[in-house]
Amino acid sequence: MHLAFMKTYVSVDCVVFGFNKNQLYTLLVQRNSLGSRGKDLKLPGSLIYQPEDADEAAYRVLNELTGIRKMTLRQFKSFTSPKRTSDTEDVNWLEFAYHDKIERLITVAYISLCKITRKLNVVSKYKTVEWCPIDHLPKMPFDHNQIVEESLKEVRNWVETEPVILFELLPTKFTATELRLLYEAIYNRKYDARNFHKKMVQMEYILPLDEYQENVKHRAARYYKFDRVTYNKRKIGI
Amino acid sequence: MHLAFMKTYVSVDCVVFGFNKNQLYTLLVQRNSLGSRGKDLKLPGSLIYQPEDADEAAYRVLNELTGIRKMTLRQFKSFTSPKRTSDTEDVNWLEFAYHDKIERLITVAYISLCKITRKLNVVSKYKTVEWCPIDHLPKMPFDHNQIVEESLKEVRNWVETEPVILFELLPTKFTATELRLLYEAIYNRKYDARNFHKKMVQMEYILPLDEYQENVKHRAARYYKFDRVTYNKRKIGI
DNA sequence: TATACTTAATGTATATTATACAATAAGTAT
DNA sequence: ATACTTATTGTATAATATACATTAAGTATA
Repeated sequence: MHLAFMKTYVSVDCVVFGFNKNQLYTLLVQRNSLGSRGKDLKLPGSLIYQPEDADEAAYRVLNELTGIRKMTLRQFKSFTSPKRTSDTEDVNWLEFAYHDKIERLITVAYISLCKITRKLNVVSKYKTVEWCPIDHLPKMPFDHNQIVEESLKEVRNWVETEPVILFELLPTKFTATELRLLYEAIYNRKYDARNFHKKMVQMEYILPLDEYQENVKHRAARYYKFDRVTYNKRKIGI
Repeated sequence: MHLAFMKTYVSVDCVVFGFNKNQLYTLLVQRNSLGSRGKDLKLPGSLIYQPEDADEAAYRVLNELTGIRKMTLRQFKSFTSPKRTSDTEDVNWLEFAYHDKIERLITVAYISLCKITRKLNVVSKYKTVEWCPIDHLPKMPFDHNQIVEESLKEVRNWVETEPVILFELLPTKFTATELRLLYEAIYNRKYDARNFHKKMVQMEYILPLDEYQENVKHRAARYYKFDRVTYNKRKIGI
């Protein structure tokens, strides 16, 4: 008799990045817990339904939260350790939430991006939905802390090949400084403003506008916008 | 009543790369099929056992085949479509192989690397194990052709961050030309031999030996070897 | 033994890209 | 008027990437 093969539930969990000032954030949901200790924040996710693949499940989760129809999503890693479900409180919550006995659960982790100013949907199955700075995440259930940690590296790879994703984090009109701070947040390093500006000019898909900041107590910065048509013709990163 | 959640079997499948002359190969196994059509080649893989995570299962599969204890492995993507198991012949084979009714199966795909000259183990559950050039793969069951296709891109990412993996594909002693042809196979482009040689010299972890080819009908090329100690001190790619 | 044949080995000039660095501009606040 | 804050911009240098052809070292054969 051979060892038992693994038959398991499969979920998706989404790390949704947002950006404000000079800081990356991620979207966390507060689960409707049993006897909750602390705030019980976790990554948004769901078990996968029978007719879905993982991409579709992740899309469903994010569409519920953000209302965005064309979300950019990237699968980045599956977390499969049997120890994921070793915390009894986590397992209790799972069975409470899904009305099913769940012994083992693996998850397919996704990354996505969202303008942090976007109005989020009220989803009945959660108490709250909130943006949390990635430098100050609470302790989360399962391996969600580890998932976020590994996801940032993946965002870097993603930016290299598809810099378009940066503009899903910025407002429609943004300043050179905002773009630079975004790079600095993602790569966790400083960029010289002059050199950065030169590279930005080379990115033809970033168009300068004849609009400037208003109501700032210093010289007003010029606004730029991302031009998807030019971008699709020729992709260039920094 | 909500939709049924997915409870499923989970497998791992491994794309093992090998290199010879100027061509990348991948290791395929011939399944002990029922009434086999054609050769029934597929990627080596296995269902995941209960106490394992996916890394451990992939390691087990490859260790069985190659006998290598410290395999370098990289998880690269999970394939989760419900359509994976839409071919009845594939499903029949699964149930024949695993003595279990399998309706849905997702797989976590891995990449690994192996010297193509290595003597492979005879694994009883397969008829044959063979290296197949990645440009001329047979039609394989499930989505294995798609998995191989996507894996080559991942190898490129891997080389960028960890060039050490290249030397798992080459013999212990290799010539400059062999290394160049390996780069050319992976990136599917030509490299100028002079410029390539310059970059190779900058890689301090590649040591020139005082040994040269023998029994070749032209000028004998110098051999080089990879030095892990130097590599671990300072990683540099091409 | 001369000649052809094959692949190995190598340097220089140029273009591109990355980096280091500081002064002036445009506005607000006092 | 002066101080304060952030925006904007150029030049010089270093590092890296690219383009390109000749000589070296051996084998094969006429």
